[in-house]
Order: sequence, then C-alpha cells, then structure tokens
Amino acid sequence: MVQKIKIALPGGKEALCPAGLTVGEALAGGQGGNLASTMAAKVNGLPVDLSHSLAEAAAIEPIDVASSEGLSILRHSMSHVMAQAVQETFAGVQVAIGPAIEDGFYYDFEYAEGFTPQDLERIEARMREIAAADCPFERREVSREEAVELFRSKGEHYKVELLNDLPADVKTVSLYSQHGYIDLCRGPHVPSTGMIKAFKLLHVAGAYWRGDERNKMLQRIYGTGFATQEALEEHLRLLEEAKKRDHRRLGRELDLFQLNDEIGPGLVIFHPKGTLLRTIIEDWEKKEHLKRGYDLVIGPQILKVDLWKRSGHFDHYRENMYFTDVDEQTYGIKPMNCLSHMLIYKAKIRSYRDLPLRYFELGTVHRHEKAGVLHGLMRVRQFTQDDAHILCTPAQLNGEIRAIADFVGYAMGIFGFEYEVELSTRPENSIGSDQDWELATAALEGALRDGGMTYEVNEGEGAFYGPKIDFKLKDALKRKWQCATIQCDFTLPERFDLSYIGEDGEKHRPVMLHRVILGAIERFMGVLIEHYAGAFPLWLSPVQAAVLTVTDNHIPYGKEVRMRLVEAGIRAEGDFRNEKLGYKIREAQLQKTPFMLVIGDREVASGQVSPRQRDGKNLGSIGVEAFIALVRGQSSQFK
RNA sequence: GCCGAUGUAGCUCAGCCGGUAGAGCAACUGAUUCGUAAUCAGUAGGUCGGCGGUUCAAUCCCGCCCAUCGGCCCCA
Repeated sequence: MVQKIKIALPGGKEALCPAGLTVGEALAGGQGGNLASTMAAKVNGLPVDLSHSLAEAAAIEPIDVASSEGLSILRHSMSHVMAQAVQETFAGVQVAIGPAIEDGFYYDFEYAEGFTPQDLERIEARMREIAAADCPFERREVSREEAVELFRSKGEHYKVELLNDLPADVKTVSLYSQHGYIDLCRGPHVPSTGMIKAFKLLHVAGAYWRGDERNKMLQRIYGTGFATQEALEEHLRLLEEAKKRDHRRLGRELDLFQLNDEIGPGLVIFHPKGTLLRTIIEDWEKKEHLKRGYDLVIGPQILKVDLWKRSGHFDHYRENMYFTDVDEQTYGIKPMNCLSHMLIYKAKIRSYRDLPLRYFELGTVHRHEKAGVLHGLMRVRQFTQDDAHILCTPAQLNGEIRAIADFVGYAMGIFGFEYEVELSTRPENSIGSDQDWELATAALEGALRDGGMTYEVNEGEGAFYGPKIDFKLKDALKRKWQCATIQCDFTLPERFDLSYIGEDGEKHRPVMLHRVILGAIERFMGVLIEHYAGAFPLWLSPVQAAVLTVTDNHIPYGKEVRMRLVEAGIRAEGDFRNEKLGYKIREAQLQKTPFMLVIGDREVASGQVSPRQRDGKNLGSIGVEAFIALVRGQSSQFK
C-alpha cells in the first residue's frame, strides 16, 4: 500500500498524494493541469525539477516563466541545449560553464578555431532540431568520483577541474541529460527541450577561464531567450532602440564631441555644444560644493616621481601612469588628484578646529587604460573628475560619509538617475595595515547602515589604498558604470605624515576620504546623453531655443528676437536659411532643441513669437518677454 | 593587454569570380519666398584605414600595423 503524504499547494490548498508522486504531477492535480508556463518548482523553498519525486510531506509552489527565476531556468536550459548543439556540430570542443545572465545566457567553450557568425547560424539550427525533438531533461545524482571519471573519459577537463574544486564535504553531484547529452549541473531545468522555443544567439566573444587573465581564453557564445517569440522580438527591438540612444552616435548627431584616431584613442575633443553642456554641469557642481562647505582648489598636471613613490602610486599604479622627463627629472602625469590636496593640507599646522577640510577640484587626470577597454566617453585615457578629498578626525568620519552619500542622492535626483550601491573591500595588491583596513571598511559600512541604504558587497574590489562605496548607473545597453565613489583612506595621511593639533594639545593623524559625485565628467556626460536620449532638460540643453524664419522677409525681426534672447541669457540660435519651415522644424527637432520659435508675418506684425515645444505642442503667440520668463522659470530650478 | 568581427565620400551603406568605385542624405551653386518633421535642379566630393607582399593588374587574395565594435580582464 502506497503511503500518502500531505502536500501544501499555492493558495493555501492542501492535497493528500501518494508518496513518490512528482512535483509536476502534484501541481497539475492541484491547478487544473496547465503547466505550460511552469519551468520548475520550489519544494519547501528549494528549487527542483518538476520531475522531482516527493517522498514526504512538503510545501510546493510552481516557478512560472513569468518570474525572473523561471526565465533564468529556461535560459539556463537553453544554454545546455546550445552546448549540445555546439559539441555535435564541431569536433574538438570542450565545455566550461554556461549560466543564465540578466538578459539571456552564455556558454564558454574551448575551441581552437573559434566560432564565426556563420557558425552561430548552424548552432542555432541544430538547437531548433533538439528543441523540436521535445526530449526530457533528466536529473541523475552520482558520486563525485563517478562524475570525475565520466568527464575525464569524455576529455572534459574543465568539468573535471570544477568537480575537483568543489568543497570536500560535497559527496554527490547532479548530472543533467537531454537528448543523449550529459552535463554537470546543479539544476533545476525545464521538463523538456520542447519548452525552448524563442531564442537567438547574439555574438561570440573571448572570455578567460574563471575570469582570470592568467588563464586560457575561451570562446563565449552569448544568446538570449524568452518564453514566447513575441517577447524575444520585443527584446531585440528594444536592443535596436537602445542603439539609437548610444552616446557615441548621439555625440556625433548632436555635434557634442568627437573621438579621433589622429589625436589618439581614448582622447575626447569637445565641440562647442558639448563644451557648453559640460560647462553647465561644472558650474552647477562648483556652486553645489561651495554650498556644502568645500573649498575649490587646483593642482598641477605633473608632479615629481618621488611624490608618487611616497604615495604608493609608483609601486601600485605605475602601469596605469604616464611619465615625462623635464630637465633630467622624471615627473608623473597625475592619474589622481590627491597629492596636491595633501600638500595643501600640509602647508600649515592644522587644528582640530579646522577640520573637516574639504578640497574640491575639477581635476583632469590621465590613465593608461588598456586599449581594449576604451569605450566612447565612458572609458577614456584623459578625463576630469569632480574630485574632493576630505580630511577629518576619525570621529567625524561617519557624518562626512553620510553627507557625501546624501550629496550623491541629491545629485542623482537632479538628473533623474536610479543607481545601485556597492561596498568594495580590500584587494590583493594593497597598502596599509590590517587594522586600518578594518576601521575604514567599518566606517563605510556603518555610514551605509546608518543611512539605511541597501548595498551589495564586492569582496576584494577596493582601491589599493582603501575600501570604497561605489554608486553605479546603467547605460542604454544596461551596462553598469561607476560614477560616484567614496573611498576611505588611513594610509596616505600616514605616508605624508599629516597631523592636526587636538583639543589635548597633542598631534593626531587625520583620516582622508577620496570621493567623486558624478565621477568622471566625460563618463557622466555619456550616461546622461543616453539617459535623456539627447533630449536634455532645458537647463542643460546647449541650445535652448531655435529661431526659425518662414521667409527671407522675416530675417530682420528673427535676428532681433534672437539677440533679445541671447542678451537675456538664453542659449538661442537662428536658422535663417532659405529653406521651408517644415525643413527647419524637422532639423531642430532632430537636434532635440527644447523650443522652436517660428517667425512669420503674424509675429513680425504683432512683435511676438510662436514657440513650438520639442514634444510637438504649440504655445500660440506670446510676447518675447513672456517667452524669456517662461524659459527662465523652467530652467531656474537648478541654477 | 586578450578573443572575435569590422574599416569604401562628412553620415548611412551598395560594389558579383581581382580589370583603379556608386546611391541616398549632408555640403556647394542656382531657382523657389514657402506657417509647424525633408521644394526642385545642378555641381563638387574618395591614395577604398596604413604599410608591405602575390599578380600583367589589388577596394577585392596574403602578412604586419592602426583604429573601431562586441565581450573578457581592469576601471571614474
């Protein structure tokens, strides 16, 4: 007689089922049999396959493809099918790892020849055959020795290495097979390859085994997949849309900047409009810093190499630095702004009453970034940081960190950004004592907690001189870019022997915070361009209004209007060319100009202007002064 | 730096099997004087990324270099 067990189903329902029933069967009985969108299930909170059989009483809930977890399982199964397709299509391929990722999945392969875009089509075709065969994914548990033997016999040395590196207490591992293909995997997987319908392989890229550049480079194939063909097509359409707001494209179309081979890679030339945009941001920042008790300072571009040796940069950052010889003396071109600020502090004896001291510099730095990482404005070799160094007492640290975090929050609010916060801890190649690192890390973490912020921890990702809090923004293609950062540093004050006289009349060592709010102005502008898709809010728009004349007869009045706007401090251009109005409007629209002022007979006669907003809305005829007031009103918010 | 792809006019892109290149838009000239997303016609514009090689002949085939794109590592 089969034992009955009690199963708790979603929605508070319960069922008495025979032991040995599978999760899928239990769910099918409980919810009327429609499991088409169920990828797997959770039994007592742990994800399992639908084929998992229930031995004892349990609470089960389905994992639907509509959930991010369900979609990940589907994509993970797609990566297995891709691995099978690759190995069946090409000889001599070894598999490494193949997880689901944010927008799809990948699998890493060792394949000496490498894959071509044409190969992807062949792989995709084979995947469709495997999917059409509608074969079940079958889970099997074996001893780890058995698994090692299996993969060794198949020549899969990456899988063997993964197995050997499992913790010693892991005695058994799970294998999944579909359509006669076996892979080492924790699971769960979808019930059958038939569920894999809507997918597309996107591109091939190199990737180091285990993400370590000392290891062999593998071939990674990226793909994406969804529950339905419609969702897949929608995703591909969004990718196309995202490309249209790529800052590199908009930078050219809106005439903001250029990157030019003749100058050199990673070096930006700002055109007039880009420079205007940048200047507006920088002016805003200076004001905001002065409001918050910062002092503006400026340091030199090159500093003697001895100073870089003293700071530790020469030992730990040399490969990223440029050097130049002047009068037989070697100078380092600054990759960071801290040294000058240290020397400003040291210029006289400091009292505890002076602290905290906050030195702010729009500091231009040069870093020798590896050629392969350069990317538009996001990753360049010369950039300007909105950098500050705060020197304070240990007791002031928490408050200063929180004030910076607030500043970041305020700034991100102004520009309308969502962001993620990460805490990065001590890396391998670092300077300073264990105790200082602990203190610094605790200070950052404490401030995050006190501020009630949610954050992730990145072990070993800190700067060489201290741990940091990073604030990350996403670009149009969902790549994350670090902008604001707060770094806590006990080491540099030590190395430069900074001190202040305390209440007790004794010398004490101050603590230093390195921090940026927008990060690098270049990168921030890149993210900003994509964020607004080039349609900047009025206060940031390099051109706020374009005066458009209908015919040549209207040019004198058009020029007059433009002059009045310019004199009122509005960034206005005139389009007095011999073109039809529709043409001029189209052009101003493509330039994302906030206001277009149409000047025709009516306006000349009435002495007014007819503003058209870039959203297509017409404001009717209004006086020039009224328009000036309107622009001032709408852009005064932040100025 | 590593893996892969790409590089033709200012921009977007054609160019077959090797026989020194085209389109649209932009620019310029002229006509048109026009009311809310492209007026018409004409003209000009290219060492086919660079350097070598193979060939009677290279945008095309081969090698090296440079740059860009997508990733990896790294990073503001």
